[in-house]
Amino acid sequence: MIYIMKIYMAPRNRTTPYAVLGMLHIRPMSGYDIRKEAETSLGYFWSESYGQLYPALRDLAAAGLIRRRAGGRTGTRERQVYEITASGREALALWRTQPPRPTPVRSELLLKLFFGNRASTGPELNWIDDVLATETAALRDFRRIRSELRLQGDHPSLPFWLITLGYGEHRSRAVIRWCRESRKALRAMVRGAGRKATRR
Amino acid sequence: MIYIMKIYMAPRNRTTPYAVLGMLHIRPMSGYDIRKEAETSLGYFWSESYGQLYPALRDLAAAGLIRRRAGGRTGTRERQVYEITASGREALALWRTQPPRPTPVRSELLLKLFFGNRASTGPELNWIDDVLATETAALRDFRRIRSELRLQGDHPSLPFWLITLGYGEHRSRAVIRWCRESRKALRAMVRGAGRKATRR
DNA sequence: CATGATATATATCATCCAGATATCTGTCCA
DNA sequence: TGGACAGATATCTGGATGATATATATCATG
Repeated sequence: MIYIMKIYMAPRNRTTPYAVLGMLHIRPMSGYDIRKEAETSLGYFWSESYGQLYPALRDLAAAGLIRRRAGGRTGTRERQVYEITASGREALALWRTQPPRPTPVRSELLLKLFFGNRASTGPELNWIDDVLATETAALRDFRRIRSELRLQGDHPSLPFWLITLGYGEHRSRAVIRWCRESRKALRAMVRGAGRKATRR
Repeated sequence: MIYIMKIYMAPRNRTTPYAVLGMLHIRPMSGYDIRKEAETSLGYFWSESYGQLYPALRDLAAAGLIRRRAGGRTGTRERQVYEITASGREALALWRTQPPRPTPVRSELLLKLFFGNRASTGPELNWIDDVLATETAALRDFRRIRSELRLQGDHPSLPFWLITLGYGEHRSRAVIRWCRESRKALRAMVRGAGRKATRR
């Protein structure tokens, strides 16, 4: 029997280099800057870890997609600033046309809630209060970012920035609604359990 | 100078074994069943890959937290069904009291949108239409699940299942709203570019 | 009834990725 | 003067994904 071996060279995710390329497309940055950016403005939909970042910068520079240059000492120590090259822009543009791959979800909070039991309610309410606080703060940030973007005039990426920002806003509002709803449900459940306990 | 070495034995995430334990707490299952469950009913907030699943089952069985037994041939091939043990239940209960760790977000869709440019709009509308279709289908599923849960009477975990389900519903509705809004924005942008192009 | 597509089922391996850790310098402030 | 802290670069371990391999049984289809 004849069979065909599919060799297709494992098209792994490998998104980190493109994320880096995209960040450097906006403006030249150091590794530290990229991380900062991912923590603050992109944090609600993208995260980068050092363990991926620095190797990616090295590899991209070796491939000629970015260029390393001394960035002067803005503060304390010699900065290594990277800027995107023409071929880097090409690679980014090509990647941008490929459909995005869905990233798996893993919410430990929801998993722990899912395994919850009426008989042994514990710190669930606190967890939900924490989420509520986080998302409320996020919503404040989004409002600030939105007004900053409005003032900034029209960058060619502005419509897309507003779209991603909109995602964050919709998401946060939904989570806040869920928190309030779930708090009610949890409190009702605890009261129910209490009543049963006293009636006994 | 005297300094203290923090050795704290890398409290890595290691959530897979507990996810498995939790699933087996609900009912005895095979590895395949767990994966199926994660793909369908838990899919909107939790995912498991085979690469973690089978080693976790082996390790948990070796540690005595679960027990392996022959599950008869339900269909095609000998099934290896696992059930949770008393010490497994204890481990699960302990883990459940620990606060959940936040899991990093990485949405390739939003990243690609963020790097978008007014000058070169491409397949973004299609991506958003895909999301819209997915979330609409998810919402239908949630409705079905909700009515199934209502019929099922009162399992001690029911209130928690409704809470996680509520999360999925709120989230899907928010994403759907975002899709509609973003489609409008994208179409307006393309029209704007078109007008500029014809005016030239 | 051969053929192939598909579902059930278990398992491994190559990468990819997160987070902990290490190290160093300058600034602020008590 | 000394410590806390922020800016900065980097590495390593171990956890997680997804592709792949291997089998068997079922079911539609010509």
